Amino acid sequence: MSNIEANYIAKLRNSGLRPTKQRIKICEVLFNREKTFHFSISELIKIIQSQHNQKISLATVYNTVHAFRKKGYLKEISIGNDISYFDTNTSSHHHFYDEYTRELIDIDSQEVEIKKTPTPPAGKKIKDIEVTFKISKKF
Amino acid sequence: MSNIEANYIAKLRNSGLRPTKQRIKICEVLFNREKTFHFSISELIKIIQSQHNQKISLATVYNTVHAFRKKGYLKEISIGNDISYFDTNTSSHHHFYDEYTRELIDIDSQEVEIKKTPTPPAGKKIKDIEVTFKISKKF
DNA sequence: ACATACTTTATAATAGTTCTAAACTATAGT
DNA sequence: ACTATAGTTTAGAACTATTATAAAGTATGT
Ligand SMILES: [Mn+2]
Ligand SMILES: [Mn+2]
Ligand SMILES: [Zn+2]
Ligand SMILES: [Zn+2]
Repeated sequence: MSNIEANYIAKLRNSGLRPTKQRIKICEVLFNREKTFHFSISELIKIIQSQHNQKISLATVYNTVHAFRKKGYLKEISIGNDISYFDTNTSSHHHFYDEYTRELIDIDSQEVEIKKTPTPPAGKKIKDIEVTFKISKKF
Repeated sequence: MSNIEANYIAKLRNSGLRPTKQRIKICEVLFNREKTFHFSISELIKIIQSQHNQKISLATVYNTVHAFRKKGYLKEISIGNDISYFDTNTSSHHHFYDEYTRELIDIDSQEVEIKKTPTPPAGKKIKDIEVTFKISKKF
């Protein structure tokens, strides 16, 4: 057993999730990365099947992603209105988004400064600010 | 025939869309308003049926909304990842969004100022900036 | 090893949306 | 006004993402 794997097992146990081989594999795919990972369920399944030559059932992938989201290890992203996207960066942050390629890229908080924020409607308060910079190919 | 109706007929014709009674009715529901209207297809159908006591088939409502979007009279909004929302404000603008009530409210451009914008990835340019101010009930 | 609660899985169900094809209708040409 | 035609509406089927079901499998405490 690798060090990385042992680490995921410990983290899963600490979260009250049994470290099954499916969950450990999904941890490796999702969290063993340099950069933030943005993905859809179908993309995740493709990676597991092609790169890791393992088959995890559709229901389990959904169950696991939702379990990780509930535990705060994944954030669901509201981009596009057809399929769900998830983000391994669970902090409040901004994105570049290419509508054509449907690619999301994280932006460092310090790269964006909002000078003026609007007054929220009566009885409501601002909980979070998310900026999407829509990008496209330069010609 | 009312003045308003005649106006929609002219606009539909100018857009190359035949002014059917279904399209005229949908125009009235969508565009005969003081404020920007944010809606889902099912909300739109409910309004047509309850407030106007008219039945327009589901397929026609979808067809019409998409036709209007293609002509630039509606904008599709990427909020939530389950159902599609549309916006009668087709300009680039920012929103308040209450995740709990799923309510969208437009923000005047002058109410938001972005001081610092990030450098886009190589080969890409920023096409649009959209800020979502997530709001919730104040306690 | 055993009991048990948790997990995985194939499959069915659900929900939003799009497709299909037949009936209907607006419109241009006569 | 009549007709031909292309555009439109419609009910229902098909499709796709997601969630529910329930039976088989597995991790874990004793
Ligand atoms: Mn959908
Ligand atoms: Mn969906
Ligand atoms: Zn992100
Ligand atoms: Zn708006």
